Amino acid sequence: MRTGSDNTFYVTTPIYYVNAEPHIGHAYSTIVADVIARFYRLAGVDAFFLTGTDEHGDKVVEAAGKAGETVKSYVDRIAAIFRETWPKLNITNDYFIRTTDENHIETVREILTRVYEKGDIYFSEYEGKYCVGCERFYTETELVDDKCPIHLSEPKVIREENYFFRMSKYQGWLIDYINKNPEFIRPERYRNEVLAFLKGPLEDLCISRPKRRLSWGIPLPFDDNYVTYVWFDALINYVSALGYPEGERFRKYWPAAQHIIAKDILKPHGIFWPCMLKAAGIEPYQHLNVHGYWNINAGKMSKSLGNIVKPMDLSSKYGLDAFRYFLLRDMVFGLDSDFSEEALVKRLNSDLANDLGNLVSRSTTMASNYFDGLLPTPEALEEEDLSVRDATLKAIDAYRAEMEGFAFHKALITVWEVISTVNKYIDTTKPWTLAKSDRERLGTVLHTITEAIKVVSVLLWPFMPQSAERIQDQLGYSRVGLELPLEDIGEWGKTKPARPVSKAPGLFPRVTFEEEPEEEKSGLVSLEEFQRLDLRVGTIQKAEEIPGSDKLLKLTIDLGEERTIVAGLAQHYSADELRKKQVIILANLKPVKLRGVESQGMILAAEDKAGIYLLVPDKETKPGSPIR
RNA sequence: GGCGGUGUAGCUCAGGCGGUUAGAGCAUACGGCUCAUAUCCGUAGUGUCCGGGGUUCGAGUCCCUGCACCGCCA
Repeated sequence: MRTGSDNTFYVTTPIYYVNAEPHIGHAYSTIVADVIARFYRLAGVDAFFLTGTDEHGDKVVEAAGKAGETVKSYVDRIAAIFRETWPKLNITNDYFIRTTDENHIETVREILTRVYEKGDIYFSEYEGKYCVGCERFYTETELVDDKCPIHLSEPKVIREENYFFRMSKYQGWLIDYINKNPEFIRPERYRNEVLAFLKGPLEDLCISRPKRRLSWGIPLPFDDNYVTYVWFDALINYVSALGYPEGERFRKYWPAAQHIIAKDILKPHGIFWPCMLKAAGIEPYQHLNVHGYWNINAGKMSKSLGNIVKPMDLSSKYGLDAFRYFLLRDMVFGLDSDFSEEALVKRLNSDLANDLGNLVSRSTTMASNYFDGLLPTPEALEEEDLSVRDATLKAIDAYRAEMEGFAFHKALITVWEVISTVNKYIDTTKPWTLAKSDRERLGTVLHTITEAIKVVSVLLWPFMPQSAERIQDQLGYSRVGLELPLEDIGEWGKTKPARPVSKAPGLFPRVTFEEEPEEEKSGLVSLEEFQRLDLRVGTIQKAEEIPGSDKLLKLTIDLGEERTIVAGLAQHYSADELRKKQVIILANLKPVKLRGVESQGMILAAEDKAGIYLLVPDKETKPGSPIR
């Protein structure tokens, strides 16, 4: 078990940016962190679990402006929403950090000073193309036609002076470090991605913004005209929360640090952060654990009612533990998964209600009916009892290994193998028959069953703490949850219940998933559904080929407003043919980026074997006119 | 365009270093039990292991190539 020398463990979630409220992605990262923290605590390790909010930067200033609030009151409000969300998901973080906290600000300035004094931060002027609309610089390759791909306007060439972190200096060290520590970034695919990126030259990192452009940030300790920009502020939360440099917590927990992130912030965590730590003279973290995205498959939700189910709401609809279980069971850590209410209900019914819930129910009922809940300690175990015992104890080790490797779905599979073994055992031993013939044997069998369920409840506690504790309570244990640790279940029958086993209402009632409305199944579309499509006439202003693509054309279209649409027309129409042509546009299609260009709609065309043909208005029509 | 990944039963996925009739769960069908949340247990399947070549006595597993999807980079 990879822990600090003091038998410690430290896990972090990303700090969440406060320009939006919590969603499924935040919930997943945080629940994963909670599960792993609970697991280590259950294993007797001193675990520290950190989460928090990232509150500086121009996006926050902008969001506050839109909300008509001062920046300070805005960040306070959103941070509070995050802080109040986690207890509802039974999250047991030990600390909640905000980048606007005084101690964080001090630590950032402390580290900046160190790195600056070491000579790894320098001042430099650079010239770049700056889009006023985006408030950012663009590199040549990002520009399309020398224009900002979002605003379609020519960026201004401006000169700016800023501070840079000499990250390039640490490239060789980092490559070497990752190669020597193959589990530094895991799963492997993300390690490979980082290494691939590091094959090219690593550029220095711009770490400041002039105050006149951004005032909502931490002032640089060595130049009051500048504030720290993004990563040199945000990443440092992981050590400032521990009281770096002097803090006892830092000394104790940092050697066992593990980060949990989603794949979108791989580069800052896999590259910037280790280099920053190295420059500041801090040991690298132990593991960076990278997970994928939940794809919300709207197609599986009830569209016709227009009420797309929000994943967070499912927690209250089906129960928190079912929600936590589903998230950890259905996602292979590291890969993307599809989220659907239907899949959740399936898991709830088959795994939780049928397998686990029913097992607890039938077992506690029998213990209660045949022995008033007081099971005798068995004299001798027979072959079939021993095999249940051995399989159960063996599962503990497999479970531990999978948990340490962040393979949560596999850890849960091993638990369900035990559940299945016990269900089979009940069917072969037939306690209801033994009840009429052999009370002693009956006692042994029921003891074996409840003992195995106890182990299951302990293994499930990190995932479903409430349900696990209810099971332990039903089995008659006065010590539940953390008081019934992993250590206590390694020896069969070691911990004994303090009270009789009791019957209780079903842990996980079965639920029925409402069928899709009939009209949806019939394939027919309601008028309301059709009217959701924003179809309009547009005039093609410009058609340009997209380098590197033989199918796509970039079209600039007058729809009353100007739109960019990327269409796969190049093999059917030349750019010249398209110019000035009027076409029918689906204007509220979700934008997608194709070949680096954002396409903000779709052009309608008919298709047969010979080719495709644009739909055009019969007569000249004013651009932007709706289709009815 | 470069690099990497993925493609296995209707669905979701397992399948270190190549080795007998390719697996699990869900879903389906049939049978059994009745302690239990109409639950549980058993049986039955179906797969051109993306296509095409090659190495080998033998390849889902290695090599080459094509296709599809995804990611990173440019």
